Amino acid sequence: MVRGKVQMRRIENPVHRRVTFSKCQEGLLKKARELSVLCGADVGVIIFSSTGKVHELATNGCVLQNSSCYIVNLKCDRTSEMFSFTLKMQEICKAWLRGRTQCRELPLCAGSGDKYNCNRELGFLVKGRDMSTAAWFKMKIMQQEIHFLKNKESILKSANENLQQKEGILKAANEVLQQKVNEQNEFINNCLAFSGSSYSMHYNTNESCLFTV
Amino acid sequence: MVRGKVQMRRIENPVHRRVTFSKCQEGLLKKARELSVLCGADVGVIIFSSTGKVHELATNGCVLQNSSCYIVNLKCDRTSEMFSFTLKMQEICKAWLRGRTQCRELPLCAGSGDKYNCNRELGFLVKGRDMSTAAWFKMKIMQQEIHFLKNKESILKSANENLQQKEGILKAANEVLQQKVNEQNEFINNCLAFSGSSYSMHYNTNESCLFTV
DNA sequence: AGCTATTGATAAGG
DNA sequence: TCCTTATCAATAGCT
Repeated sequence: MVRGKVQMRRIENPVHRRVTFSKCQEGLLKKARELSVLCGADVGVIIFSSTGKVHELATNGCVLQNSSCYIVNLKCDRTSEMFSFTLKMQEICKAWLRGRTQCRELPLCAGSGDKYNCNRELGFLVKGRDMSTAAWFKMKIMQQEIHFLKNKESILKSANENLQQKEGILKAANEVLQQKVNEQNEFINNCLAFSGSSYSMHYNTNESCLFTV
Repeated sequence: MVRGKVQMRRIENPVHRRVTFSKCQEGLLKKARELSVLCGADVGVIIFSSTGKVHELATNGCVLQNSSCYIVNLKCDRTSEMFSFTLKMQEICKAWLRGRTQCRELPLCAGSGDKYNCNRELGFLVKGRDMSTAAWFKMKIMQQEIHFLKNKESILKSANENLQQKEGILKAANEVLQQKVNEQNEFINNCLAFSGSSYSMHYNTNESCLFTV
């Protein structure tokens, strides 16, 4: 940003880019440390260089391994099923939080909505002093959801099996009935032939009731 | 950092501190964006202010969704279902890694086992140079699994509906057939009564074939 | 929130 | 990779 104002776009020259990367990275981390010290904030920075290297700064241990966290709005706006699930999760998580960290409610930060859609989708919202906690939390919820879905799956499977069994029974019943109808038709035909078709009642023997599904 | 070189230590005046926080935060995020754009790096910044608010910047989605990582042993020791799922995930993840970062195997870190039990439980293992990546990765896998299970659920549900429909049709068919059997029985009885029971063929009209399930 | 004097950061070159 | 320096960027203190 000196000696000829730099354009805010990707530097194409690889050497130049690498140099700039080093400098800017240092600068960024310095700023982060500055902010942290001056204002008593915890700052975490993760940099993934275009060569695949990872650089990390956390002013309070490792960004992802700090422990205290703030949590908000373990609320639910889904179906009753999801609701009971979420309630259970609430208990679990709150208990966990009680044992390990401060827990207080915070208002939602405006603007950060989109970022947390994934959380909201599960009906809760987690804010962490550190991402590890938030990540842990999210994982716990996801594990619960997986467990929940697996349960659902087995219930549906057994329901399915039940229904298939029913289907078999009904089909068999149908065949038996159809056979009986055929027998009766035959009998009636014989009977009518025997009595010399003097009977006024007409009976259509070709009618079938065996539905195929 | 101007008009009287600032001391690199916590600003005690809360008002002053808050103002400085805002300014420095902005600066930090700007630098992060700059680094990202100029050098093609993914940068994530998380700032937890002393008042508990969380501010986050990620140049590529959310910090937990940034990309480069080191990955090992995407192996599976579960059921065939889980196996195919995992294989698919492997493909996805490897493709993803190929496109964006170096990928190499690392030996297991001793001691960090407990934290990653959940990974092992899913039949794979991820080790990152940074925890965020491992967490991100795990989440991705879990998200995939949830997606997969939800798909399964909807398939099973529609299968169920199908079966229930079938059941309804078969039941209706059964009733129609049963009715027909009854009608025919009545007809046969009348016929037999009319012809003076001279007929040697016996027909049991009480037999029923309507199964209830 | 806006302004500006002043220090900080860094691109280019060595 | 490290140093220098000219230049631009960031921001402390003030309003």
